[in-house]
Amino acid sequence: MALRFEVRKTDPSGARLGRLITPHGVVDTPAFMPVGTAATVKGLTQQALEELGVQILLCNTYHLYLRPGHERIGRVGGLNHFMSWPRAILTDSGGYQVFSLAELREVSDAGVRFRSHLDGSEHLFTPEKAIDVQIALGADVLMALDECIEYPASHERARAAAGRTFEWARRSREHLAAHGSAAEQALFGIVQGGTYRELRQQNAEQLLELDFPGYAVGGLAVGEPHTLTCEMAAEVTARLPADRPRYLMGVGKPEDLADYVRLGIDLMDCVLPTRNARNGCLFTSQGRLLIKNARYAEDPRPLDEACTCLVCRSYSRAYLRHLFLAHEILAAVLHTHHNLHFYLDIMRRIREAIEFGDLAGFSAEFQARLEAEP
RNA sequence: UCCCCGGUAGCUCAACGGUAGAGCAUUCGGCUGUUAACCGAAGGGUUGUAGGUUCGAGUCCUACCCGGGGAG
Repeated sequence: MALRFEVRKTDPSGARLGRLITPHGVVDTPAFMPVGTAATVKGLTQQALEELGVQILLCNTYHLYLRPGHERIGRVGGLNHFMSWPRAILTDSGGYQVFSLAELREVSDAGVRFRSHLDGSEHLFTPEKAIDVQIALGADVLMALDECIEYPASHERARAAAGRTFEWARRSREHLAAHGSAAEQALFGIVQGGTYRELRQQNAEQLLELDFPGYAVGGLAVGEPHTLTCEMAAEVTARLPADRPRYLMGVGKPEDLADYVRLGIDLMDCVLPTRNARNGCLFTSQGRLLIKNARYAEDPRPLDEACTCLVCRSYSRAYLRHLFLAHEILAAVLHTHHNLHFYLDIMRRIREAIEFGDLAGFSAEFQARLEAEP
């Protein structure tokens, strides 16, 4: 088995403390996976990611297929070697691009026909193709191609997308098994169903029959209220086997991470810490800090006085604001470093809280600090 | 001293004689499996000055002021 998952402790809330054991090392869960779409977490070196304690990265099948090409990556030794990242990698299937590249694609039962956002060329992504690409990339965890829909979406549309996603999951699993890569690479199935409880339930139960080594909850955090995200995720996790990792795709805000963990989620990923960093939005224990605000022009304090990261130990808000307004590359580098440190620190403290049986205490303290006066 | 070109938002510049705009800058906001070092909103003008022509002038005419270039 490519992947082993051990639940070390389950909190009364439903939160799980665990270990995901991959061919490229152990991932302590619940874990946050930084997003490195094009085989890079924009602004950071792989060495910096290791130093930050990142144990698993998310990369994107569709983007790497287009550029530099999965076959090329395969020829030069696979994604880990190519990007010099020794730890675990999960590759997203391109399912999210079904949602985000809406004007550039056409979905059918066969698969998704994309027009490349780079050069306009046409490409057919089938579930099988997505697996082939991910086999070439060589990630530890593969995601089945799915259809992620917008919010709000009609029941009929959500039902159709969930059904298609299930059928694609079945084909993905078969294709991977036929290839024989299942020994090294673990495929996760994805539950869809929009914001409809019974669709989520049905889709989850259906997917269980395919017996995946891990399950993902997709199609959430696309604009619906947080409570609805939680409701849907809960609907799914309640039906998933306890001994398999659960991945809530594309979340979330710092203040929401513990909520998802309480629903029994083990893995999460989100572009917020990295993208917002580049756009000058810094996450701190006192809430969001928009570094371009004039009030920081001569502020000698670090971004977050409670933060121990390299950036907060060395640089003032005044300096970071200058770098950002001057469009200096270092602003993106330092901001990304800080935001990822912040996310990883939250996850570390959540794991400790589960271990010591005080997840509720952690959340209360966290919320109180976010609501405090900066 | 004369000739030519120019003077419009903080900056660089648009605007057939018909409601003065853009980019950047400034201020503020947004970003959830990255088409994103991105996107959006707001504030900001006696169009160098003073006259004139016209129903109506940033635009045409006159004088002056300022800047650049040329001639002597």
